[in-house]
Amino acid sequence: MTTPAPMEQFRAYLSREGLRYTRQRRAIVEAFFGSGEHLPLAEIHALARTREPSIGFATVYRTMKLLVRSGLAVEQRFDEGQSRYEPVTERGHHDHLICVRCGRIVEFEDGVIEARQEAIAARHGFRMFSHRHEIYGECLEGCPEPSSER
Amino acid sequence: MTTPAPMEQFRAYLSREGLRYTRQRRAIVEAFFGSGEHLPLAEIHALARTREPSIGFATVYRTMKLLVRSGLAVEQRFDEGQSRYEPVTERGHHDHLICVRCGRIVEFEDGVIEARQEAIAARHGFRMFSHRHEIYGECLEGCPEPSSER
DNA sequence: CTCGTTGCAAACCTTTTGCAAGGAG
DNA sequence: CTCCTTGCAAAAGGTTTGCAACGAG
Repeated sequence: MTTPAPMEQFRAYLSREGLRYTRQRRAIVEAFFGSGEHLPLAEIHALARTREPSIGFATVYRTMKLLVRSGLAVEQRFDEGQSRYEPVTERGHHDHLICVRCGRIVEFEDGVIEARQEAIAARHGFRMFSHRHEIYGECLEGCPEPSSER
Repeated sequence: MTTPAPMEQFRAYLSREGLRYTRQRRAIVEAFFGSGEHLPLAEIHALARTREPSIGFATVYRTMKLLVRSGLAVEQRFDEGQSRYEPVTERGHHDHLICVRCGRIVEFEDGVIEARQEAIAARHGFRMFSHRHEIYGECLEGCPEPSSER
């Protein structure tokens, strides 16, 4: 259940930049787009290794940076040590609700909040570039105990 | 221009917990409450050293953790490597607007956003514990070039 | 063939921890 | 006196970088 489109975009980005489409990059990008979202780098590494066992984590870091630069992924830094990466889809921008117990991550989007942010920035003489908005709590219904996702 | 009240609260917290009020803790806490807000730990360390030159950074980390546990400070982790600490005042909760050019940090508070967050959490079956909301942009009027605060 | 890429290990940075010496109560 | 605290240095994470060997085009 791989998603073909982003792969093509990545190949296009690479050749446009004079960069190479290597076995490793293919393995990493396929693993990334073929799996769940909000993946920590370590998990992307593990997934990519099932395709190309010799991949080192430095290569994963480097490739994820390329994906971010190409606009196909965004880096997330929640309240934990590691970075997570999320594919950029046609859905566009959204923020996150995070269960501090089981680690579940739910996306949300709210036009009213977005609009007020702009107003707040303007009122303080700022031009807004981006924002991050995370709501931490616990999911009440069927919150499984702490998962490996955390 | 030191603020006396939080110092007393900290002493009370320490004795309540059977902990000790040492020269180092006094220097750190005075430096912290007597200065600007949103201080990175390295800066608190430098300030405390002007009073007690032998203070090591491990002591600053340990003391700031006590301040957070006692409810007198909150730890902030913006999009940078280090943590910053902010005194908890009677003003209560607020979020931040951050200039990515000069590092200026402005606080804001918006009841509408707060209310919508609660609604969003509830709609997704979450009980909200906390949130973080940062708006990144650039301040238009008199934005000094990159400061050491960054 | 060229020159970008990889894997490894070392370097980095911030934060944490172990421990013997120091000091508050 | 007791036991909490300190300073130092080492350990811990997570991320980045230098470099010789590798390999895509």
